[in-house]
Amino acid sequence: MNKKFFITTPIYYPSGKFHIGTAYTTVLADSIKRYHVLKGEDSYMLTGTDEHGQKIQEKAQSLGKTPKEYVDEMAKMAKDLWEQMEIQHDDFIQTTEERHEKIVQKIFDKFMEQKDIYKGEYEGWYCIPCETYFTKTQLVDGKCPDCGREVKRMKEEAYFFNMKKYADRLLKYYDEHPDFIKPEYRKNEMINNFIKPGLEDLCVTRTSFDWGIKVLKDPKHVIYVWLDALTNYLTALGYMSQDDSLFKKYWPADLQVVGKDIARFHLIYWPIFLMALDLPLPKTILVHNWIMMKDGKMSKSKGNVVYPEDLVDRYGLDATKYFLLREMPVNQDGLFTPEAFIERYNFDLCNDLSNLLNRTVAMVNKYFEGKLPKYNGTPNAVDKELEEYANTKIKDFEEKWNDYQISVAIQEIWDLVSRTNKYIDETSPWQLAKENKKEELESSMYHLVENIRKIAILIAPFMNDTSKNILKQIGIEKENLKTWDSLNYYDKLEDIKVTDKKEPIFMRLNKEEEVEYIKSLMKSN
RNA sequence: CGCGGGGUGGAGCAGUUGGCAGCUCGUUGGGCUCAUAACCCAAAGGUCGUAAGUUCGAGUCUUACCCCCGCAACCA
Repeated sequence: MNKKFFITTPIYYPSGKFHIGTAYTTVLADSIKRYHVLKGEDSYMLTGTDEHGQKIQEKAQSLGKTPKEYVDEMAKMAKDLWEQMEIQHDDFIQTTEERHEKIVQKIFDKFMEQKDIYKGEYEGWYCIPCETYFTKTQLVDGKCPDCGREVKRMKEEAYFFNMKKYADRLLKYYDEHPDFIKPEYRKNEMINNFIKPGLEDLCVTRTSFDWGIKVLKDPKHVIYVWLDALTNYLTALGYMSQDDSLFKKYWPADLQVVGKDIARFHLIYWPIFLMALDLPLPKTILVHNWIMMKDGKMSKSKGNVVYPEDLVDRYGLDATKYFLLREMPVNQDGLFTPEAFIERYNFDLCNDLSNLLNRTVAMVNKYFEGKLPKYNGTPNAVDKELEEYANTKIKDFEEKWNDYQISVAIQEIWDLVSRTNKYIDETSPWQLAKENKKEELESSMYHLVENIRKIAILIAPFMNDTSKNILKQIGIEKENLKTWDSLNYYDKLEDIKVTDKKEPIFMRLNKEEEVEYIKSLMKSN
């Protein structure tokens, strides 16, 4: 029986085109999933769209569409984008689907019966033209942050979830499960800012708009965002439905990836909902930070928005994914600059990786007519050291990756790339050829190809096409030489014929031109 | 005194339990010719935010202060 791995992304709010940050979250989750697939685990990935709420209703109206028409179009847009980015999600849930709505109503009723939800009054600062409540801290100079007009203190009937009841249990859970929240400082943020001062009950219904799931026994209320959105992780697996086999198989989630903007909802309300349902909590919730631009947050008004498909179209999928995962530290904000993007492309992908492959293939062709010699031990002084280095780096990679320090893990791979480039200079194969040192020359070629094979396997979770391309070029055809387990040995390559065609996997870009290009994209967005 | 994170060579960052300050890019010089003006080596460049303290010894611990950035409850 294989180990299972269930991973989720947030369901995204489709109020507009997805920007690079949304793509980052999804690529991160997808790469982690692919890693577990590669390790032979029974992996399942869920993503989707969060389609209710007032803003969607308004947006649809402004476009002359029904909300459902609008969200279906947006869901299609999302699916197309994920297809273009080769995201291997196993399910895509829309919160307007029946399978979701029906169960949310059931859950709501269950909470009512348990007295976790009670009827009360929601009070806040209301902007009448915007039809929106704001909290005191959201107000700008005591006025509406959206339109700048006066707000009024208003009340409406609403249902609340009794969060206080679970606060102690939540704290205890945090304490006993150190892996529950990553990075750890997010946990402290939650404790200090929300739990310790006293959790407020969460308002879970609204009457001021109706684009939402109706409360069955009180239909003028619609279920408000978070109770609706968060439960997607359960309803998508068939929880409380006639067929809950997926739920039984995959719940609890092994990893839930979320952005820092929705940390609070996933780190406090979500576990409490699960406790109220008497369900196990996810093993880890990974809160990643944001991709920032030089002038701060990405926003249309600043003209600094980057869309993922633009980068994919021009630079390819693998380069885009590589940049996102390599450059964004997960536990800190990352910086996107056109310069950094092009430099990573040129240095890491062209100069280091692609060039290593090229020079190796060229030498195997030149000295052995493309046929890779068999493993003959470690006749060069550095051979053994190189083998040990590779083994260490593979171990380091796994350690960091398993701890979701993705960018650090990727750097471990590039350390190996650099070490392998250096190995060429250390053994100077052209010298060995001149001096007719056949044994050493054979070993040098073998070690190079073997390291490249390992590198190709290591990058497979996030650079699948490149990985395949490299393996093809170095003549690795047998499936058992492409597996994760095959990273464990060093001496098994036999009857290998490398390509005789020169096919660089990445070509150097003209930095000035491409920086200009990306900048022009940002301005036009 | 709200809570938290951070201030390290020109830029961006690592620095686990205190023990000669590292990495990538940039700069300068050199090497090599298998490869994409690539690759490899070396050098220059930091009183590790400020001040005081603990210690044989502190970027790493303590205290105070300065600066930057997150979070601060129903907006996804």
